Amino acid sequence: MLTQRQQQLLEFLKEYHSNNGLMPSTREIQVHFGFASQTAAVSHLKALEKKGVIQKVPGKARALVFPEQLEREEILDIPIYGQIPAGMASETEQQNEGCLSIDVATLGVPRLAKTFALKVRGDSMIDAHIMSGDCVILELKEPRRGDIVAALIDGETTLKRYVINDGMPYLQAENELYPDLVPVRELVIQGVMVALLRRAEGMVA
Amino acid sequence: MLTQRQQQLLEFLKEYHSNNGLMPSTREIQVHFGFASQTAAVSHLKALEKKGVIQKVPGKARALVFPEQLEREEILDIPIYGQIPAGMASETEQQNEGCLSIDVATLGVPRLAKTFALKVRGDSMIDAHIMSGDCVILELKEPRRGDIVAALIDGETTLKRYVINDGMPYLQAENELYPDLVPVRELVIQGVMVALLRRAEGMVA
DNA sequence: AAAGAAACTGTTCTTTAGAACAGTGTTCAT
DNA sequence: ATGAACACTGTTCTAAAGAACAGTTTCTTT
Repeated sequence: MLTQRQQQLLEFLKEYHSNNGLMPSTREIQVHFGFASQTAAVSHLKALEKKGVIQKVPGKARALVFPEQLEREEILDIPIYGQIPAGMASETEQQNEGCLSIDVATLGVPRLAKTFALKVRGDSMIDAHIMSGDCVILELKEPRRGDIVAALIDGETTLKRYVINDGMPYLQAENELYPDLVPVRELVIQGVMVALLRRAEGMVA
Repeated sequence: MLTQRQQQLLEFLKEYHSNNGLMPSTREIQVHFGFASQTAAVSHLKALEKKGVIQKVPGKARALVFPEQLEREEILDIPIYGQIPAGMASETEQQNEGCLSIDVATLGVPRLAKTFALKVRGDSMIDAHIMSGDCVILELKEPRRGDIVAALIDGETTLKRYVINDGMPYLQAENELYPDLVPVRELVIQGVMVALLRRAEGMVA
C-alpha cells in the first residue's frame, strides 16, 4: 500500500515523535532526507494523509497525528517495584525496577488513580491462578472483603486475599500449604489488585 | 507543589493533547483561559517547566512535552477479537471488540510484531493458570514446541498448548478433563501467546 | 515591613513553518 | 503510448507562534 519512500517517511515521523514527543516540521523532514526543496516533504505528507496513515490539522504548526494515537485511551505509567518497604507512598523513595505503560480503559481504573505494580514471588496465591513471576497491578484504595491486596507483614510485602471474619480483617493465602495471617497489631494495606500481567515464559531470555 | 492555577493549566494541556494529539500554542491557551495577554500563558508554562512537569524545546512550535511521555517505550495498539474466523489475517475483516494499548518493552515483542488479543472462554487451560475471562495477547509467528497457541479447529478458535510428538504436531489442553486434539488435516495456528492480561473481578461492573 | 512568588496586562519583534504555484523527470499500469 | 501516480526542484508569500521587555496587582512568607 505504501511505497518504499513513503514507508521511510512514516518511519522517520514515528522515530522523531518517539524521541522528541512532537512532530517534525516540513523543513526538518527536508533536512533529514537531504531534499533540496521543502515541497518534497509537503507532498510526501499529502500522500501519507491521502492513504490514511497520518492526519494533518491545516494551519497549525507540527500538526500531524497518527490516527491510532487519537483513538487511544489515556496511558498510565505504572512503576514496577520489586519490594515495597515500610515507608511506602513517599513518592521520593522509588526503588523503581522499570515502568509499565497501559491504557486506563483496559485496566478499568479511574484516570487519576494512583497505581503501582509488583513482581510476584512464590506460589502462595497459586489457587487464585497467580503465578510466581506474574506482574500484579495495584491501586491505592480501600480494600473490600475478598479483594486481593498487597500488605505489609513483618517488614515484608505479601500478596494475599483480604477477608473479614467477625469484624476482624485478616489475610488469607490461596494455597492450602500457607496459613492465614492474622495481624498482631495493625494491618497495613499497600494496594488493591486491579489487574495482572503475565509474560509468556518462552519470551524471557 | 503546583498551585491551583498551574494545576488547571496542566489539566488543559493534557486534555488538549489527548484530544488533538499535539500541544496547544500559547495563544490557544490564552483564549481558553480568557487571558487578555499571551504572556500570561507563557509565564505559566515557564512555571510548569521550572517545576518539572513539562519540558519545553525552545524555538520550536507547540514544543511542549510531558517528561513521562519521553521515557515511555513505544505503545502497541492491540485489537481484541472475540473470535477469529477462518479467514484471519485479512486485515480488513476485523470484528474488533475494542483495543488494548501497552508498551512493547513489557510485552517483550519486536517493535513491528503483528499482535492481537483474544478473550478466553472456558477453563481448558486452567492448569496453566489461564482463567476464563482472561485476555491473551498473541503474536503472529511460528510456534515452537511447548508454546501456547491459538488455533483453528473445526471453524472455532481455541487456546491450547502446541506439542510435537514423533514429528506430529497436535494440541493439548491444560486440563485433564479435556482430550488432546490431533488435527485431521492441517493445523492452522493463528498466533502464539506472548502475554496474558487479567482484570480483577471486583472491577468488572 | 520587605521581599518574592504568583498571576496577570500590553506591546513589539522575529523566527518558524505551513501553503501555494509552476515546473521536471521517472515509473507503472491500462 | 499515454495519462496517472510518484518523487522531486525552486521560489515566494503569509500566517502561526515563540520570545523579550516593561509594567501592575495580589498574595504569602520571612
